[in-house]
Amino acid sequence: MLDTAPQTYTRADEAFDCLQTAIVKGDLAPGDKIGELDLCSRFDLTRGPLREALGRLESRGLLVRRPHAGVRVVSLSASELVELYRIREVMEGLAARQAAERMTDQEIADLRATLDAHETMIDEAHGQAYYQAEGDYDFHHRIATGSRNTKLAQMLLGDLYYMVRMYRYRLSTSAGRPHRALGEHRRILEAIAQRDGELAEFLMKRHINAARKNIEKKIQEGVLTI
Amino acid sequence: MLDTAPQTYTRADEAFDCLQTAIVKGDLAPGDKIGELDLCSRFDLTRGPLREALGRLESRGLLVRRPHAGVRVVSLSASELVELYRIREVMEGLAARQAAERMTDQEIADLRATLDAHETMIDEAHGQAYYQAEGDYDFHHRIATGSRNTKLAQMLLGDLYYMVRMYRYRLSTSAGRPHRALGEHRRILEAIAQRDGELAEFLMKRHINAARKNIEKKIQEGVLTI
DNA sequence: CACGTCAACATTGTCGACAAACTATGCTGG
DNA sequence: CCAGCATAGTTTGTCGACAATGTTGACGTG
Repeated sequence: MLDTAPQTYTRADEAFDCLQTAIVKGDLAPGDKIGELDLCSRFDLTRGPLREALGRLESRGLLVRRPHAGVRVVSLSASELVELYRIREVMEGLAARQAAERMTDQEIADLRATLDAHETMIDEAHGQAYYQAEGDYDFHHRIATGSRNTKLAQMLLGDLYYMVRMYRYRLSTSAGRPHRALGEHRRILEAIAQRDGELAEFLMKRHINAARKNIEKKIQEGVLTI
Repeated sequence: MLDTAPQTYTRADEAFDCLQTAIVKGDLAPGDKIGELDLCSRFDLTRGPLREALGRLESRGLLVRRPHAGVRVVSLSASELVELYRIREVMEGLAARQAAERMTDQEIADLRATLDAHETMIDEAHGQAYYQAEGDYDFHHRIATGSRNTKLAQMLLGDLYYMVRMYRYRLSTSAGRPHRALGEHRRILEAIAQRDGELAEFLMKRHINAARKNIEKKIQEGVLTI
């Protein structure tokens, strides 16, 4: 009965997942014109389920489609990428506030354990990219679900995060950022643990604001070519 | 080349629009189990395009689908409806702020004209429901597009507004609310005209907050049965 | 030599039929 | 009389073929 446990996995779902991960991982680069037949042979699918999956992806904004002219992977401009972070700022701020009000003590404990794991991970990898790619995502993922706001979690997990991850793979992590980000995560967690929703919202907004500025800087430096 | 001018209208698009309006208008009530064959005969479509449209609607959260078991119109609980307004609050606050920074003078003039039209409309209809259903939507619509934030506008116009409108049709408008809402709209407009993004955001958030409280009151009164 | 036009091609959109899965009804047994 | 199971029926998921449209290349003309 839970939406996280789909008993039967349909072909269209399979196609959807395959394409989504392929786009996020960069196997299908932004701007690529992808033919339906190519995709069918690549993922061993038929065109029916594939087209259904394409429709879903298009609706989520990961693909753009022009009738009779094929489908392309969405290509965000630099400004559009920045705008994405502005949306994240307000939405995740809300998520943090509601999470502070609604997360169970158990969930908070788990989140703390997760951050501990991230810390050792960063130390071992000497601040390598892994944290930015997965650990950060994990933290924000838990906050979103912890908000107990179904639609909010759906929009964050289903739409925004995929788009962000899609470009994050190409962002070379700056040297000290993982450590600093972890510190910010810890402070957000403590605000949540103290059930201080207002503070949690403030800290989360500032956290994402910092990430946005980091990206803007890289764009100006020309490190990030879009 | 503009996305607002689709040269060719495909059958799937047609199906998508039909279903969306049918859901929003209430022809397909929340919780209804709808069979694919019924829909095909009702809208004179074939199952291929229909399924594609269903996939899109599902991805947007207007439908829920269980494999091999059919598709139902989403049925929001009272709390979920309220949560929707919390999301609107932060997202439209952002939209108002960015609109204040980016709308052209012409767009602002048009918006002002729109509000004038709404005023005469309300006076003529003695504060009838029409304003709540269409006029309010129009105002928020213009703010969203005026933000020049593609993804933000897409999420508001493509996702949230449809869900809100779907339940708004069942909300009997309270007597004095249209007039008060119009006043709030005017103040938001003036903040935008003065390019005061911060104020515009604050006023918009308060405006939607008021709408949320209005709904919460009605739910408590038992007027709104969900 | 450049531009516009036309035609063949490839790709997408659409359709109808087959196979798999869930639901419901009726039956049997306790 | 109620519970559980089996079977029939309906609905959904999937597939392959046909039709419509955009694209690309070549050709002729100004």
